[in-house]
Amino acid sequence: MILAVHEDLRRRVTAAVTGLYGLAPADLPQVPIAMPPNRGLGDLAVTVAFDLARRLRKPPRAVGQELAARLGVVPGVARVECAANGYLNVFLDRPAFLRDRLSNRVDGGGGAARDKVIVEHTAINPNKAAHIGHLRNCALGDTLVRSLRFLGHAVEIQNYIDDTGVQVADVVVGFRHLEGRSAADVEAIARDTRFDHYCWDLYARVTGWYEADKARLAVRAEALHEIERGEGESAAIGRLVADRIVRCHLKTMARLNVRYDLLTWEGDILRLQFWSKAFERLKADGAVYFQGSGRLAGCWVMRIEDGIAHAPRGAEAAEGALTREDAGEDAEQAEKVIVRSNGTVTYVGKDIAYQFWKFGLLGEDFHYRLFGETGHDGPLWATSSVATPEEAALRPSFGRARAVYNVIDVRQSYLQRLLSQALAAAGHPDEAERSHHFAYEMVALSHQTARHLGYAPEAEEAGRPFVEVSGRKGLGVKADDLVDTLIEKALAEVTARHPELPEPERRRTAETIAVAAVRYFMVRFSRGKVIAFDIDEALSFEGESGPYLQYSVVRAANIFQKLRERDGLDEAAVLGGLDGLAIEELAGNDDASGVWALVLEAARLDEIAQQAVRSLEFSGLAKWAFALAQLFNAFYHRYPVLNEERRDAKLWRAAGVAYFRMQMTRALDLMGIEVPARM
RNA sequence: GCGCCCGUAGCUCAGCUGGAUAGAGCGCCGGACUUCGAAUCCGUAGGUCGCAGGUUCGAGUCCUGCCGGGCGCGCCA
Repeated sequence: MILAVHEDLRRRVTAAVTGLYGLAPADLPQVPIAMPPNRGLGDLAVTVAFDLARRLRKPPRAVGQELAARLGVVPGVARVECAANGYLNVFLDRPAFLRDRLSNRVDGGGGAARDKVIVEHTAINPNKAAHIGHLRNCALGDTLVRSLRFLGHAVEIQNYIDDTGVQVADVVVGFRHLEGRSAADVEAIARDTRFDHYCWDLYARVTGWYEADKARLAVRAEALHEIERGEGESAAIGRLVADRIVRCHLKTMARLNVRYDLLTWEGDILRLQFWSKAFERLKADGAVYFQGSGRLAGCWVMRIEDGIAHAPRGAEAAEGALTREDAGEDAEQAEKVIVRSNGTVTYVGKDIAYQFWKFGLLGEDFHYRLFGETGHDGPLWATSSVATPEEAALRPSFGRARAVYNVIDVRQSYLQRLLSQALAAAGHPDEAERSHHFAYEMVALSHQTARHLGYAPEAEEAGRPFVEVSGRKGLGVKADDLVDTLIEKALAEVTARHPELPEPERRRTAETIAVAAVRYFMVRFSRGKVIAFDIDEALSFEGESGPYLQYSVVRAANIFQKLRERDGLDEAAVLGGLDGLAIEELAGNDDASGVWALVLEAARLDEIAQQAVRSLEFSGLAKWAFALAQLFNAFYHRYPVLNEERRDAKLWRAAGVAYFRMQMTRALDLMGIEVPARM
């Protein structure tokens, strides 16, 4: 793809700079590579002359001209020109470029084995059905996973299961006190209903039950204690609920092409006493200390480093540090309680222990059991508190990652920063640095959709642009319901277009279209923006949508289908026929729809994926794929392939179509979207 | 009170570590199916990039201060 070209060019430009100006390696400027606004100006642009001009006290243009001359002949490059303002414009050897991409001679990217990274995503409380907010999490998380793998990383996908929290306890309360059920009853319900949907409603009823009489919250506290101790009917129902709901979630996610390698159960972290181990380490390293007096007397606390992410620069830094030092009274506030004065550990404690384990810094490990479902890349494992025969036989290896990505919404930023600080304070600054919080904003409902769901907005929400989703109130759109609705709509479309196809095939096609619609929708917005979910917008198959992207690939595939039927040409034959062909077709500068514009843009997939991972911003990947599909559709209308008389033009166009198809299929795969045979 | 995020066309949003003339989708208006399938394409209209300063060859992008909105900050989970 294109990154190899960038790297080669960057190396040569750097060598030219060194040779011309004798700069020390430390003084060498970055060599940014951009794309000129149109193909007439060039295929790639190097802007290093601007940076150098300042240091060398020369006009950018003079520097650019010297560099261009010094570069000489570059393999794969037709020529390099210096524009009047100092841009170094690079014109690629177009025929060679396309032939090389098609024959995969230069697509070794991703071959080199890199370090293992852990991505944790989804983490839905196992007490109710998944909703659209959870879809944003797993769509982003899974796209991150796929992009990391595409870039050559080994990735372990974890899904954290909070089986011991209040949310499960609430549903237990619902079953026992509202419905008078036994564990056996619950097991039967789980078998005979859509259990997660059943619990969705039950959970909302329990919330109402508490609201009617706050004293009933004591019932919850009691259930929670029973669950923690692991004894009695409540604990049995709690285990049942968590297990069955997790299995429901896995089914929902599998529909969306989302899978995992390991389910980490909070209960195991508690039972295996990961926290006490982590606590010993933190004490030994001085990361936490005992507070003997004051407001927090009797607690073990961790100092909170304020402003780690936004350290003031330059002259103001000293000032800022001073004012912080002076604020002696605030120092006490900048401490986070880790162990309460009564000796119990706070919520962050187990998260710290888990994060240490992910980096292999805990000195303890889980036991493991097979969960009985298919994982991302082999069987799906779950943590266990006790040894199992399967772990003895298969010896799974989890944890010990070099980098960790926690995909979790922005409201958890404070906690996630604490995790990173705990690592740094315990003497692991590198791990702290590689501890990434992939934060994203919430999914709310548009007013129209909220009304459609029969929800009357409360007074304080009337003026806002959106309505908050509330699992406790049962307000929201269930993931399964959304997907079901999309499938039915897509099925109607497919049936209208292909009435001759058998029903199972039409349905299968509709399913891939529905998945494309949801997943693209969840990725297309910047992660820092609240999505006001609008059902009609999400259901759209036109314009900027997943199905639009799929359709472009289907068209490309159709061209080759017809090429085979009419001319006996397949992709290998097209590639083989390119040698010695006239190259006028590639020489044009039609940015909006020409073959060359299409090929060059398609080649940028690796560059785009790398940028997305670096910034954790996958809307860029989505937008790029959409723009590429637009480019193809425009090309499709303007430049016929099958009916083109001139053999050279026909073959170059076919080659461009083949490359587009290859790259767009890969891009869609990064977003977990498949391409149907027809649509 | 402190911290983080957001503010770009009527609506919903892109704009990559500062780069060449600010772009899409939806909606509006007008065109293109006897053609590789119209889930498509082409065209028109629509902008003081929240406001004001600053940094420099160059700012939607960086800095400062305001304005407006969202979220977070407990010995809770």
